Amino acid sequence: MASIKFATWNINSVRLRIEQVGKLLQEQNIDVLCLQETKCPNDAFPEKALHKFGYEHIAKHGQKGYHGVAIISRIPLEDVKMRVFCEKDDTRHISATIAGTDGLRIHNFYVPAGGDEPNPEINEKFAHKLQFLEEMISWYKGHKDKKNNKLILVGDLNIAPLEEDVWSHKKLLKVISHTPVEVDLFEKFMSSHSWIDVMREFVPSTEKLYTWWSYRSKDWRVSNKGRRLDHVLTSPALAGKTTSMTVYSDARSWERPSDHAPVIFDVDIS
DNA sequence: ATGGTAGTCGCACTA
Repeated sequence: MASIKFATWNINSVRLRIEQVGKLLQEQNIDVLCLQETKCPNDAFPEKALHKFGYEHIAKHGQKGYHGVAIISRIPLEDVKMRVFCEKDDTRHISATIAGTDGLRIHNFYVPAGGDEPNPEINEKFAHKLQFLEEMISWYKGHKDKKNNKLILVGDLNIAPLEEDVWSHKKLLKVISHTPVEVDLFEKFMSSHSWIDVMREFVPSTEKLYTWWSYRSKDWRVSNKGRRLDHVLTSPALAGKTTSMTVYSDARSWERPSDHAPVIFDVDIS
Protein backbone atom coordinates (compact mmCIF):
# COMPACT_ATOMS: atom_id res chain seq x y z
CA MET A 1 0.00 0.00 0.00
CA ALA A 2 1.37 3.36 -1.02
CA SER A 3 0.63 6.10 1.46
CA ILE A 4 1.64 9.66 2.22
CA LYS A 5 2.31 10.93 5.73
CA PHE A 6 0.94 14.42 6.29
CA ALA A 7 1.15 16.83 9.19
CA THR A 8 -0.47 20.17 9.95
CA TRP A 9 0.91 22.56 12.55
CA ASN A 10 0.36 26.13 13.65
CA ILE A 11 4.03 26.90 14.24
CA ASN A 12 3.71 30.50 15.55
CA SER A 13 6.85 31.74 13.75
CA VAL A 14 8.63 29.38 11.38
CA ARG A 15 11.94 31.21 11.74
CA LEU A 16 11.99 31.04 15.53
CA ARG A 17 11.09 27.33 15.49
CA ILE A 18 12.77 26.06 12.33
CA GLU A 19 14.75 23.47 14.34
CA GLN A 20 11.46 22.14 15.77
CA VAL A 21 10.08 21.92 12.24
CA GLY A 22 13.12 19.83 11.27
CA LYS A 23 12.73 17.64 14.34
CA LEU A 24 9.09 16.93 13.53
CA LEU A 25 9.80 16.26 9.85
CA GLN A 26 12.67 13.89 10.49
CA GLU A 27 11.59 12.10 13.67
CA GLN A 28 8.07 11.51 12.38
CA ASN A 29 9.13 10.87 8.77
CA ILE A 30 6.65 13.41 7.39
CA ASP A 31 6.19 13.67 3.61
CA VAL A 32 4.05 16.80 3.45
CA LEU A 33 3.79 19.41 6.22
CA CYS A 34 1.30 22.29 6.25
CA LEU A 35 2.24 25.21 8.48
CA GLN A 36 0.16 28.12 9.70
CA GLU A 37 1.21 31.37 11.38
CA THR A 38 4.62 31.30 9.75
CA LYS A 39 4.87 35.06 10.44
CA CYS A 40 7.45 35.28 7.69
CA PRO A 41 7.66 37.18 4.39
CA ASN A 42 8.31 34.92 1.38
CA ASP A 43 11.82 36.25 0.77
CA ALA A 44 12.83 35.45 4.36
CA PHE A 45 11.45 31.88 4.43
CA PRO A 46 14.04 29.44 5.85
CA GLU A 47 14.31 27.36 2.69
CA LYS A 48 17.97 26.41 3.07
CA ALA A 49 17.34 24.75 6.42
CA LEU A 50 14.40 22.85 4.96
CA HIS A 51 16.49 21.67 2.01
CA LYS A 52 19.06 20.47 4.52
CA PHE A 53 16.33 18.49 6.29
CA GLY A 54 15.59 16.86 2.93
CA TYR A 55 12.56 18.87 1.80
CA GLU A 56 13.01 20.38 -1.65
CA HIS A 57 9.48 21.48 -2.44
CA ILE A 58 8.16 24.54 -0.65
CA ALA A 59 5.01 26.49 -1.42
CA LYS A 60 4.72 29.57 0.73
CA HIS A 61 2.36 32.47 1.17
CA GLY A 62 3.56 34.81 3.86
CA GLN A 63 3.66 38.40 4.99
CA LYS A 64 5.52 40.45 7.55
CA GLY A 65 4.53 39.92 11.17
CA TYR A 66 1.20 38.12 10.94
CA HIS A 67 -0.52 35.06 9.50
CA GLY A 68 1.29 33.13 6.77
CA VAL A 69 0.87 29.57 5.48
CA ALA A 70 3.23 27.14 3.77
CA ILE A 71 3.40 23.60 2.40
CA ILE A 72 6.73 21.80 2.84
CA SER A 73 7.09 18.58 0.90
CA ARG A 74 9.41 15.76 -0.15
CA ILE A 75 7.09 15.18 -3.11
CA PRO A 76 6.85 17.77 -5.90
CA LEU A 77 3.93 20.18 -5.61
CA GLU A 78 1.96 21.26 -8.66
CA ASP A 79 -0.57 23.96 -9.46
CA VAL A 80 0.10 26.01 -6.31
CA LYS A 81 -2.63 28.56 -5.67
CA MET A 82 -3.59 31.10 -3.06
CA ARG A 83 -7.08 32.43 -2.57
CA VAL A 84 -8.14 35.82 -1.29
CA PHE A 85 -10.89 35.93 1.33
CA CYS A 86 -12.84 38.97 2.48
CA GLU A 87 -11.00 41.08 -0.12
CA LYS A 88 -8.07 41.34 2.26
CA ASP A 89 -4.49 40.61 1.30
CA ASP A 90 -4.04 38.46 4.43
CA THR A 91 -1.99 35.31 3.80
CA ARG A 92 -4.44 32.71 5.05
CA HIS A 93 -4.70 30.09 2.32
CA ILE A 94 -2.51 28.07 0.00
CA SER A 95 -3.25 24.91 -1.98
CA ALA A 96 -1.30 22.47 -4.12
CA THR A 97 -1.66 19.18 -5.93
CA ILE A 98 0.68 16.38 -4.83
CA ALA A 99 2.57 15.03 -7.85
CA GLY A 100 2.04 11.38 -8.76
CA THR A 101 -1.22 10.99 -6.87
CA ASP A 102 -3.74 11.31 -9.67
CA GLY A 103 -4.80 14.74 -8.56
CA LEU A 104 -4.83 14.62 -4.76
CA ARG A 105 -5.04 18.26 -3.71
CA ILE A 106 -4.40 19.80 -0.29
CA HIS A 107 -5.75 23.09 1.02
CA ASN A 108 -4.05 24.76 3.95
CA PHE A 109 -6.06 27.37 5.89
CA TYR A 110 -5.48 29.82 8.68
CA VAL A 111 -8.92 31.11 9.65
CA PRO A 112 -9.07 34.45 11.54
CA ALA A 113 -9.08 34.00 15.32
CA GLY A 114 -11.77 36.64 15.80
CA GLY A 115 -10.63 38.63 18.84
CA ASP A 116 -12.25 38.45 22.27
CA GLU A 117 -15.70 40.06 22.15
CA PRO A 118 -18.20 37.59 20.64
CA ASN A 119 -20.42 40.28 19.14
CA PRO A 120 -19.80 41.01 15.45
CA GLU A 121 -21.65 44.34 15.78
CA ILE A 122 -18.93 45.79 17.96
CA ASN A 123 -15.98 43.50 17.18
CA GLU A 124 -14.89 43.73 13.57
CA LYS A 125 -12.40 40.89 14.01
CA PHE A 126 -15.26 38.54 14.87
CA ALA A 127 -17.29 39.93 11.96
CA HIS A 128 -14.29 39.20 9.72
CA LYS A 129 -14.10 35.63 11.02
CA LEU A 130 -17.80 35.03 10.33
CA GLN A 131 -17.49 36.50 6.84
CA PHE A 132 -14.42 34.36 6.18
CA LEU A 133 -16.43 31.25 7.12
CA GLU A 134 -19.31 32.35 4.87
CA GLU A 135 -16.84 32.68 2.02
CA MET A 136 -15.40 29.24 2.76
CA ILE A 137 -18.93 27.85 2.34
CA SER A 138 -19.38 29.51 -1.07
CA TRP A 139 -15.73 29.03 -2.11
CA TYR A 140 -16.14 25.43 -3.20
CA LYS A 141 -19.39 25.87 -5.08
CA GLY A 142 -17.55 26.66 -8.30
CA HIS A 143 -15.67 23.37 -8.21
CA LYS A 144 -16.83 20.79 -10.70
CA ASP A 145 -17.10 17.06 -10.25
CA LYS A 146 -17.16 17.28 -6.47
CA LYS A 147 -17.68 13.59 -5.86
CA ASN A 148 -14.49 12.58 -7.63
CA ASN A 149 -12.28 15.30 -6.23
CA LYS A 150 -9.68 13.93 -3.86
CA LEU A 151 -9.30 16.81 -1.45
CA ILE A 152 -7.65 17.30 1.91
CA LEU A 153 -8.31 20.45 3.91
CA VAL A 154 -6.16 21.13 6.94
CA GLY A 155 -5.21 23.99 9.14
CA ASP A 156 -5.91 26.16 12.12
CA LEU A 157 -9.61 26.80 11.64
CA ASN A 158 -9.83 28.51 15.05
CA ILE A 159 -13.11 26.74 15.86
CA ALA A 160 -13.72 23.92 18.32
CA PRO A 161 -17.06 22.62 17.03
CA LEU A 162 -17.98 19.80 19.42
CA GLU A 163 -18.65 19.76 23.15
CA GLU A 164 -15.69 17.45 23.69
CA ASP A 165 -13.43 19.71 21.60
CA VAL A 166 -13.14 22.07 24.57
CA TRP A 167 -12.32 21.60 28.25
CA SER A 168 -15.68 23.02 29.32
CA HIS A 169 -18.55 23.35 26.86
CA LYS A 170 -20.62 25.49 29.23
CA LYS A 171 -17.79 27.83 30.17
CA LEU A 172 -16.76 28.41 26.57
CA LEU A 173 -20.15 29.09 25.01
CA LYS A 174 -19.39 32.81 24.98
CA VAL A 175 -15.70 32.39 24.22
CA ILE A 176 -14.70 32.89 20.61
CA SER A 177 -13.82 29.54 18.98
CA HIS A 178 -16.79 27.79 20.58
CA THR A 179 -19.72 30.24 20.22
CA PRO A 180 -22.90 28.82 18.62
CA VAL A 181 -22.80 31.26 15.68
CA GLU A 182 -19.37 30.17 14.48
CA VAL A 183 -19.98 26.49 15.29
CA ASP A 184 -23.16 26.70 13.16
CA LEU A 185 -21.14 28.12 10.26
CA PHE A 186 -18.55 25.41 10.71
CA GLU A 187 -21.25 22.73 10.57
CA LYS A 188 -22.79 24.40 7.53
CA PHE A 189 -19.40 24.29 5.86
CA MET A 190 -18.90 20.63 6.76
CA SER A 191 -22.28 19.54 5.43
CA SER A 192 -22.30 21.72 2.32
CA HIS A 193 -19.36 19.77 0.92
CA SER A 194 -19.81 16.51 2.84
CA TRP A 195 -16.38 16.93 4.40
CA ILE A 196 -15.21 14.08 6.61
CA ASP A 197 -13.93 15.09 10.07
CA VAL A 198 -10.92 12.76 9.99
CA MET A 199 -9.79 13.37 13.57
CA ARG A 200 -13.18 12.26 14.87
CA GLU A 201 -13.04 9.12 12.73
CA PHE A 202 -10.18 8.07 15.02
CA VAL A 203 -11.27 9.55 18.36
CA PRO A 204 -14.99 9.30 19.13
CA SER A 205 -16.92 12.52 19.80
CA THR A 206 -17.52 11.36 23.38
CA GLU A 207 -13.81 11.75 24.18
CA LYS A 208 -11.89 14.97 24.75
CA LEU A 209 -9.58 15.88 21.89
CA TYR A 210 -7.45 19.03 21.81
CA THR A 211 -4.74 20.51 19.58
CA TRP A 212 -4.13 23.81 21.36
CA TRP A 213 -3.28 24.78 24.92
CA SER A 214 -2.91 28.45 25.87
CA TYR A 215 0.48 29.88 26.76
CA ARG A 216 -1.28 31.60 29.64
CA SER A 217 -1.53 28.58 31.88
CA LYS A 218 1.55 27.60 33.82
CA ASP A 219 1.21 23.85 33.65
CA TRP A 220 -0.68 23.16 30.45
CA ARG A 221 -0.61 19.35 30.75
CA VAL A 222 -1.91 19.30 34.32
CA SER A 223 -4.64 21.92 33.87
CA ASN A 224 -5.34 20.53 30.37
CA LYS A 225 -7.67 23.36 29.38
CA GLY A 226 -7.32 22.69 25.68
CA ARG A 227 -9.34 23.16 22.55
CA ARG A 228 -9.43 21.40 19.17
CA LEU A 229 -8.76 24.34 16.85
CA ASP A 230 -6.80 22.46 14.19
CA HIS A 231 -8.56 20.16 11.77
CA VAL A 232 -8.08 17.51 9.11
CA LEU A 233 -10.93 17.19 6.62
CA THR A 234 -11.19 15.09 3.50
CA SER A 235 -13.68 14.97 0.66
CA PRO A 236 -15.90 11.87 0.29
CA ALA A 237 -13.63 10.61 -2.52
CA LEU A 238 -11.06 9.88 0.20
CA ALA A 239 -13.47 8.09 2.55
CA GLY A 240 -11.69 5.25 4.31
CA LYS A 241 -8.32 6.29 2.90
CA THR A 242 -6.95 7.90 6.05
CA THR A 243 -5.20 5.10 7.92
CA SER A 244 -3.87 6.89 11.02
CA MET A 245 -4.26 10.14 12.95
CA THR A 246 -2.28 11.39 15.94
CA VAL A 247 -2.22 14.65 17.83
CA TYR A 248 1.50 14.87 18.53
CA SER A 249 1.19 16.62 21.87
CA ASP A 250 4.82 15.85 22.78
CA ALA A 251 5.74 18.87 20.67
CA ARG A 252 3.75 21.11 23.03
CA SER A 253 6.34 20.20 25.70
CA TRP A 254 9.41 20.99 23.61
CA GLU A 255 11.55 23.94 24.62
CA ARG A 256 9.90 27.25 23.65
CA PRO A 257 7.00 25.45 22.01
CA SER A 258 4.23 26.58 19.75
CA ASP A 259 0.91 26.73 21.60
CA HIS A 260 -0.47 24.27 19.01
CA ALA A 261 0.42 20.59 18.65
CA PRO A 262 0.95 19.07 15.20
CA VAL A 263 -1.65 16.68 13.83
CA ILE A 264 -0.13 13.78 11.87
CA PHE A 265 -2.09 11.51 9.53
CA ASP A 266 -1.54 8.95 6.76
CA VAL A 267 -3.47 8.81 3.52
CA ASP A 268 -3.54 5.69 1.35
CA ILE A 269 -3.05 6.73 -2.28
CA SER A 270 -2.88 3.29 -3.87
C1' DA B 1 -14.04 38.67 37.53
C1' DT B 2 -9.47 39.09 36.09
C1' DG B 3 -5.20 38.22 34.07
C1' DG B 4 -2.27 35.22 32.72
C1' DT B 5 2.14 34.34 27.94
C1' DA B 6 4.22 34.63 23.40
C1' DG B 7 5.81 36.58 18.83
C1' DT B 8 6.80 40.37 15.63
C1' DC B 9 7.99 44.87 15.15
C1' DG B 10 9.48 48.61 17.03
C1' DC B 11 7.48 50.89 22.09
C1' DA B 12 1.37 48.32 19.59
C1' DC B 13 -0.84 44.69 17.87
C1' DT B 14 -2.42 39.92 17.35
C1' DA B 15 -3.27 35.57 19.20
